[in-house]
Amino acid sequence: MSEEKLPKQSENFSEWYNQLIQRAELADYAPVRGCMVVRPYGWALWENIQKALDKRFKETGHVNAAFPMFIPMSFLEKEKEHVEGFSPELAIVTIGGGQTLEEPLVVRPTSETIIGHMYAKWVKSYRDLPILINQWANVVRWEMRTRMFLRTLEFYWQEGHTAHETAEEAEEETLKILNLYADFAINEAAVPVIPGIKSEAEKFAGANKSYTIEAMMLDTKALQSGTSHNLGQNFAKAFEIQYLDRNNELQYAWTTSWGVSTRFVGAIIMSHGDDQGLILPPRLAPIQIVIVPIFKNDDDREKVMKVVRDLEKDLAQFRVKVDDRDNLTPGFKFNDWEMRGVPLRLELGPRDVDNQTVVVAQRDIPGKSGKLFLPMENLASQLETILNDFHDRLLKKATDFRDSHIFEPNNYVEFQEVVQNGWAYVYWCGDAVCETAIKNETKATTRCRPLGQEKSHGKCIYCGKDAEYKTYFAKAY
RNA sequence: CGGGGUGUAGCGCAGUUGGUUAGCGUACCGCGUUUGGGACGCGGGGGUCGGCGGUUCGAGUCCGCCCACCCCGACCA
Repeated sequence: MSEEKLPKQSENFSEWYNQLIQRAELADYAPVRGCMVVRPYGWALWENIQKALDKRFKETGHVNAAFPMFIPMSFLEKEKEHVEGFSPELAIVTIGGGQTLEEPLVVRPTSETIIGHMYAKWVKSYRDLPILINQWANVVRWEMRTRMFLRTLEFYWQEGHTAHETAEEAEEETLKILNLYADFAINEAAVPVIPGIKSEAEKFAGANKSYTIEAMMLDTKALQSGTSHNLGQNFAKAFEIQYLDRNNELQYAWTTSWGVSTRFVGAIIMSHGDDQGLILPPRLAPIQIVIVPIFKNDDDREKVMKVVRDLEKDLAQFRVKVDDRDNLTPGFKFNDWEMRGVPLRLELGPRDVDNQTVVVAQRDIPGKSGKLFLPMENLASQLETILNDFHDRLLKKATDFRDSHIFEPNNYVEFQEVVQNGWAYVYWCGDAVCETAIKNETKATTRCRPLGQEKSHGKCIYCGKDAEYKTYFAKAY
């Protein structure tokens, strides 16, 4: 339960974030540095994220499976860029059952290698393709600096791994998933994301191309919220995923991988929250509607609670919670549920019972102005509309915020200015030298080159050479 | 791994030049009154003062070493 007020978001964003997570009981610090315990409320949110994604995966022909958490060290070493990218952050098991292991086992930082190994066994013919497998799993990356949900040593995610007959199919899959992610983010989480392609420097270790959905947090920093990689034949060659094609010729398969993690919980917190606490998107909120009964004496209590229980049944289509804790005042409960981000709160007291009405407070509109006074009749269908409108408002608000913090500076001096409090959308020549220089001088990194951008002509914001595409630059988590 | 900081009740903190029984707010438990925007009274439980060692008649306080965590930098879903 919470006490007192949170730090103000505008004054100390990161402290606001840290405290909110603990106070809202999303997660707590584990006794191991950099690890978190996801508490029931946080996990319920993650479960709703899982459901929304899993449904989309299944609809597009994917199936779930589970691969081991331990990977032989030698597997990691088979793909050169992959091992270079991940070796600094590996947790490695060298002892098992009291015996020194003959070969150290890596705790998976991601599963391309072990899945590649298995695919090599399973794929013999073009008839075995495509393979479209996803797994829900935990992975470990030994990060130096950690933050709740955004970067922890262990995190939970889904990782899809597919193998295809042709380069075109693999690219199509990569983009299909990217769009699936964007659809999820926008329509479930009300997080407006920009789908795009990563620069060479920012792409996944071992990928030919990495795509990303980038979201702007309320402190204007960017958060990579999901990634989809076209791995080309890199892993197929490393693990010998080969098949006989339609002409009876041996070919390497084309593979992809893609993931969304518990980091997305952080994206939700930092996309919608305010000084009062969380604001959860209705379609993912563990509790969509909380009912707070109000009464002064036992007679009123009986009268009110009867209606509340009936109401709870009528609203079975929603995720409803009745706050019947009788040691707390309504005022306290209002603040408590607001901090936890429940989209709608129904206040129901003796007056409402007499009038056959209910007060509906909308979390995203503070104070009395957000309160609706509705008749009980047909309440469920009214609430459905209200929740949909709520989602639309959240999305619009987040989109407006983002768009008002994207700038198109005309020169590098302006660029340096705008990336201090926003994103810059500028021509970039594509040279890693410029990218690195910009990063060193401003802390801003390339986020993505958005999909669907027409080729045009401009000058690189840094070096002034010809450039064909614009790229987003921002400080990022 | 470099720079800075903090470790005292679940959380937030106070604790004087070393001095008796370690304190406050909040949370928690009990009883009663309360309840339409963070209620109140009375009574209670809860601490190896981060760890180890040293100085001292006496250490939360002084000294040394170690550990943990946080913030800032180089890597990252």
